[in-house]
Amino acid sequence: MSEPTAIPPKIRLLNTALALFRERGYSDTTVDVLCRAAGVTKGSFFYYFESKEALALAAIQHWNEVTGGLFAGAPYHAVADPRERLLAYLDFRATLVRGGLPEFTCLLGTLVQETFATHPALRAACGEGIENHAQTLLPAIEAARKQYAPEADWSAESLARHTQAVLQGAFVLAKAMDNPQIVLDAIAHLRRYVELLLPTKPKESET
Amino acid sequence: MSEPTAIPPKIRLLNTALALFRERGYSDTTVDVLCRAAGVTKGSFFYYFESKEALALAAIQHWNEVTGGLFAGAPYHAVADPRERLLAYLDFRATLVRGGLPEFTCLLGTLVQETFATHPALRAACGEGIENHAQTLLPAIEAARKQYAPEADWSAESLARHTQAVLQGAFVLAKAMDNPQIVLDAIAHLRRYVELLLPTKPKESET
DNA sequence: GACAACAAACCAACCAGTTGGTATAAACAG
DNA sequence: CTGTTTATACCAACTGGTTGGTTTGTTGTC
Repeated sequence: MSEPTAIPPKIRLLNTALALFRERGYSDTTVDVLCRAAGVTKGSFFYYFESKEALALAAIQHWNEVTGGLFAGAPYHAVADPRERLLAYLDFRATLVRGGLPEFTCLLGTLVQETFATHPALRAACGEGIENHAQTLLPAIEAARKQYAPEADWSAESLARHTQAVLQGAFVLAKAMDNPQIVLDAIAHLRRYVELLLPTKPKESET
Repeated sequence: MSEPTAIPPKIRLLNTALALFRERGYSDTTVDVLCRAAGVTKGSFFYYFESKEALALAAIQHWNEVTGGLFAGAPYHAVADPRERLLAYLDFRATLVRGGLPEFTCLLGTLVQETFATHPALRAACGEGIENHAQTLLPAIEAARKQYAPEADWSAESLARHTQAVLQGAFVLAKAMDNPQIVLDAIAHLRRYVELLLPTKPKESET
């Protein structure tokens, strides 16, 4: 008889926080609005989280788990050649560019700028999340570098970070111009850069 | 006798706003704090600006003027070859990376993420500022493309935007990791990309 | 003495966080 | 099986402090 509310309030708060933080940022997402959107009262909110900052921290971790799972299960891991795998990662990132801007941009990049000076704990959590994601690319980059550009004067770590910088910057510009296409353009430029960094063969050059 | 305060309060408010917005963002910079920091009372603030948002808009324009002047007077414009001029621009950007993070990161990129959904006028002003700056690179990029890569499958506009995306993204990551070096690394990668996009000559390859 | 330039005190709305509870059900005793 | 206790999950109403913005009045200068 009693229809069980499928999703428990704590998870609902976390998911709603993800959506609101991505769209409106940290400060402008008030606890009241968040509670209303999640269908939870303020009392419950502070039952589950000791402060707004604690919720944000939990939301960031939640985000890292969700996106971690998304990327871990993505098809690009199946590509054998490390260079192709890296390129496939970028193609996968391009496929994620769908819907409105707040739906595909990165929570961490959005929050970092706002919390940099005011909420060190949040800033650190965002930094860790981005760094961890960059690290997942390291094996492919290192292998590709060894295979295709062993004498290159760039480090695998710096390229891994650079990919994330390009994506984050593309999100910033896309929001500034209110134009998602900019993200696709940036990924295309990044893809070309990776191709040029890791030449397959000094065959004949095409026209 | 009366020592004239060299800088009029309106300009002082604008400059203080620039500093505070860059460090703490829009929401967290309260009008009271801003007034105290600028040595102005709240009454004066609302005598000069009709709202906080109007002040922010004026601050963005002020920023565009100041940085516009900085770049307009920069030495890279003297470089004759367009490819070298573009590279010199990137080198100039690297020289700006000094002091603490809020001192060299971009106001526009910081504000855009925060105001995207909540203050369309500010978002638009930020977008315009970034776009205008990107446009200043167009002549060099177009000329370099014509000279060094006439058949390239990328547009000058997209590359101009891409340079800004890389810089903005580098600022995001630098703040996330609390490490300015990331900006220099990103500029180095971008520089290499430009070099590869605009090959000087298919001479012999170095080891 | 007219008017621009400031200043202090004030305000309604809103903020994160607190309070003092209730509903439900499992745990346990007799 | 019943009555009591206890723990969990939840909530409406409230609070003290802060916010952007106003009002009213005081300067300084021509």
